[in-house]
Amino acid sequence: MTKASDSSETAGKLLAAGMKLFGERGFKATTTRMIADQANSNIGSIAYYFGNKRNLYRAILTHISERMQDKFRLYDIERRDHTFRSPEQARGSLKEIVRLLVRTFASEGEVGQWLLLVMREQADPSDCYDLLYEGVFDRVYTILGVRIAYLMEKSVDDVDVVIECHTLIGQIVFFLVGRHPLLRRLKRESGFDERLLESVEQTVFSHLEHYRPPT
Amino acid sequence: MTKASDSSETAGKLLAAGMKLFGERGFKATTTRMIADQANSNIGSIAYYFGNKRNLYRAILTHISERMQDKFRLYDIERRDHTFRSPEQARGSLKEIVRLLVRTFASEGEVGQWLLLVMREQADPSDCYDLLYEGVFDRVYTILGVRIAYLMEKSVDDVDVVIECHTLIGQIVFFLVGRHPLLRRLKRESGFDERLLESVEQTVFSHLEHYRPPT
DNA sequence: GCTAATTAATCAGTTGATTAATTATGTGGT
DNA sequence: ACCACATAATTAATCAACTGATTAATTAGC
Repeated sequence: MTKASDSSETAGKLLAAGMKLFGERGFKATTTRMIADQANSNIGSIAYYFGNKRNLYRAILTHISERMQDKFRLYDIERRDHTFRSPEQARGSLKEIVRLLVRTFASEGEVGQWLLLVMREQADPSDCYDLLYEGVFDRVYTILGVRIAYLMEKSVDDVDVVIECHTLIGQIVFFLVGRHPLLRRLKRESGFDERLLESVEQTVFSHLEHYRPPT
Repeated sequence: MTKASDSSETAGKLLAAGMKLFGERGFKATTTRMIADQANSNIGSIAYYFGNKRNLYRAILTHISERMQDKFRLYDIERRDHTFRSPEQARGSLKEIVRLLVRTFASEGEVGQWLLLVMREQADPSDCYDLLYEGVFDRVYTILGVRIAYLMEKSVDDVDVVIECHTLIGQIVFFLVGRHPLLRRLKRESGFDERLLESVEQTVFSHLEHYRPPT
């Protein structure tokens, strides 16, 4: 029972292994044996802790959803005052958030791996999609939306505002999804270094300047 | 022998079936049986015409690469004069191209299906990736690049220009990859209607206005 | 000795690939 | 015009390998 430390460690290793492998290869292409091997565990453990492969996947997506909420500080940001004093302030807040998103999406390694999994869910949703939509996507749309809406002097639900949000998210997300052609075009073998990251940031920032009231 | 009409019809049906299924479900999750069924053909026919599943996949990506080049009129556009007379002209040319890209990516049905396949290759490339990179990606980057470079008064190879290209492509691509959260946010069950499509177009257009010489 | 945890062996079902048998098609000789 | 005949195309049956899942046996902790 106090082996709970050990046991949950095995469950945790399975979770981590699945996160990595599902992210790299998708659900179908990842076998339970791979996950067990990666976690230095046994196939049977998956059934023991999670019931079956799908349940493990669900547990992983739940976990990812929570880690994204944490990583993007959704709760923090949502708690803040939504009444902005000036366009400069709203734009500054937007920049801060965008900066965090860009850095996260352009970063390689673990985060990039499971963000790819999230992108897969977005491209063709499984029954776990709502976990991500309600836990992350919708909230990010709203957080960006209230700021963009203020700058454009429109409602958060205005179609144009939603489309601007989507366009902004697309810009950022594509630094993960489309990183291969970008790095190849830039003739970089290694990933994003700090200098490149700053250029990316500045470019995305420059697009924020276009949010203005209708003339 | 003159059954070539019939035979190539079977090969064509396998190609079309694979395009649809691989696009919807990815390589691994699509079985040869599904493809044969979808094509109203037999498993053996895949080996007969293409050797094996991977070769069929390769053939499909080759086909898609060609259809994309055609759909995006890459050859037409590349033949045009690359020396622009005025920012207005360059921006106009850019708008025309962007319009075509937006319409294609936002469209549902067949095109959307195999574009998803292309996105999958971009996210984690297989040995067929070069087919797409050299046949399409790189050329699109260049086509957009020369125009953006002119507007920014920088070189096509300038890092900032490449990043602007990437950002622009990301905006457009995300109307395919991220269409689910967008449509859900907009509370639309059906896909993109003409009104929405025009809003999308206008939003992306507005971002083109930001390409300006450094101050 | 009781329960939690881990393991290796085994299950039935599915996978891509291959085979041999069958059917269709067009060719050339008379 | 007719009939072998070779080739092209299709089919169902079969293969070994692998899949997720389950089992019974084993080990470890209290």
